[in-house]
Amino acid sequence: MGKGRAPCCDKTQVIRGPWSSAEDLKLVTFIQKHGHENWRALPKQADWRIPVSKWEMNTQITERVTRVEQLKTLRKKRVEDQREGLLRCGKSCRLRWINYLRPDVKRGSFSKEEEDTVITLHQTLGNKWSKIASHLPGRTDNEIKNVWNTHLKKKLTLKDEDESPHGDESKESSSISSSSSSSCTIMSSGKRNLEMELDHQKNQGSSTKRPRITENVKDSSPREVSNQCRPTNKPKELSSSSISSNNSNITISSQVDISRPEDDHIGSLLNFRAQYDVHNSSEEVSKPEEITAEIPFESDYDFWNMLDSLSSFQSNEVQLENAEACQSSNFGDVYSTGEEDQNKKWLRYLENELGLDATKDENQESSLNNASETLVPESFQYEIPLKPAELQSGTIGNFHLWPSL
DNA sequence: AACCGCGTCAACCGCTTCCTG
DNA sequence: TCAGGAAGCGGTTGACGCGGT
Repeated sequence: MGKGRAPCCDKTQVIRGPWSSAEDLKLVTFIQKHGHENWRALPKQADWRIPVSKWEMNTQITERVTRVEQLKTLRKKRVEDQREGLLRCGKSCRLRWINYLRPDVKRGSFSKEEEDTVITLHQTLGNKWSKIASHLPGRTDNEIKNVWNTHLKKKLTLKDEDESPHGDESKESSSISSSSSSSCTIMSSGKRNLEMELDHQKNQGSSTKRPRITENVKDSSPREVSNQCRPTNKPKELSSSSISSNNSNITISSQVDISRPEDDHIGSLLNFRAQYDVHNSSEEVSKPEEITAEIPFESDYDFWNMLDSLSSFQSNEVQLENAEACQSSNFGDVYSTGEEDQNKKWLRYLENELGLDATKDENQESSLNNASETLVPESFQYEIPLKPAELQSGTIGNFHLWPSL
């Protein structure tokens, strides 16, 4: 051998372990906008897309400077950020996205129906978790694998012991893959047919690609998946968000755990995304549509010109209200009023964690003798929700939203 | 209160499969 | 056709939380 495969990344140069909210945000924001055509290249590209924050602005305001100088500094910092990127292995990004951040990932416990499906499919397919997952919308192979190893395996073992109290029989069914109530021989005879049937079902779609987890979903016929999750052992506040998946035309109700900030901030992001998906249900995940205004890196005369004509923009208050209303309207479809409050709480949490805390900045601002008020166009301090038409063109008026990559 | 054992699950590792030039 | 690279997949690990002692 000697010539082993090159490592996918320099492990000393990447962060490992649990993902932070900020990293999640970077990843989701990037994938929402640009998809994930190249996982390896993604981390390096993912950093600069975080919306310009009030905090970021204010930390640079140590004295009253001209707004141009300020923005020049900011732009310089952005370029530095771009170099830094998301310090994660591409593989890790992919995994995080597929198993956790994807909009159609269903959170929460498996329903009885889902468990039965897993058991049935496992009898047929064995440990082909991705294949099993392709028949359970919203469930990932990793999740199914975990559930199998932690719950279903034991469940079936106990069931076997109950149904076959005699030693000989229990020995026969000791193999989990053949341990369900139906016999192994029946399964082996019917296995190929069922497998072929399952493959056939998958191949009904137009895609000719091999059945990978994302494509499987894509290939599936449109269907509604209801929230059938049983209450979890540890009661969590769950909210269901009806998301038309970008991966498919499937309307999937994904569950987002409000009590967990990581879940919730993603939920809010994805709700943002879902807003436009309603109108663009055929969009691929690799071409997401929701877009936020950003500060361009390059010398963009349109941008600088626009700075001078900011008066045509809405006031920052109105802007913020609109942004919140935009989110609220998304949440409003699925959240109760109380849950909206929680979302706001979460947004505060997220802002705080990411250093975007507006409240904190308000104080800072006053302490800075209102310097930023005149210096920083607050229209840039929040993501600016755009109309689909603007998204299509990538411009607002003469302002080009996207710097060329 | 401290410790321990166990369950859960996100993330990692390394192999396999597929794609592309 | 083949080799190299990238994505996908399945097994495994380890951190964390919880309940029992």
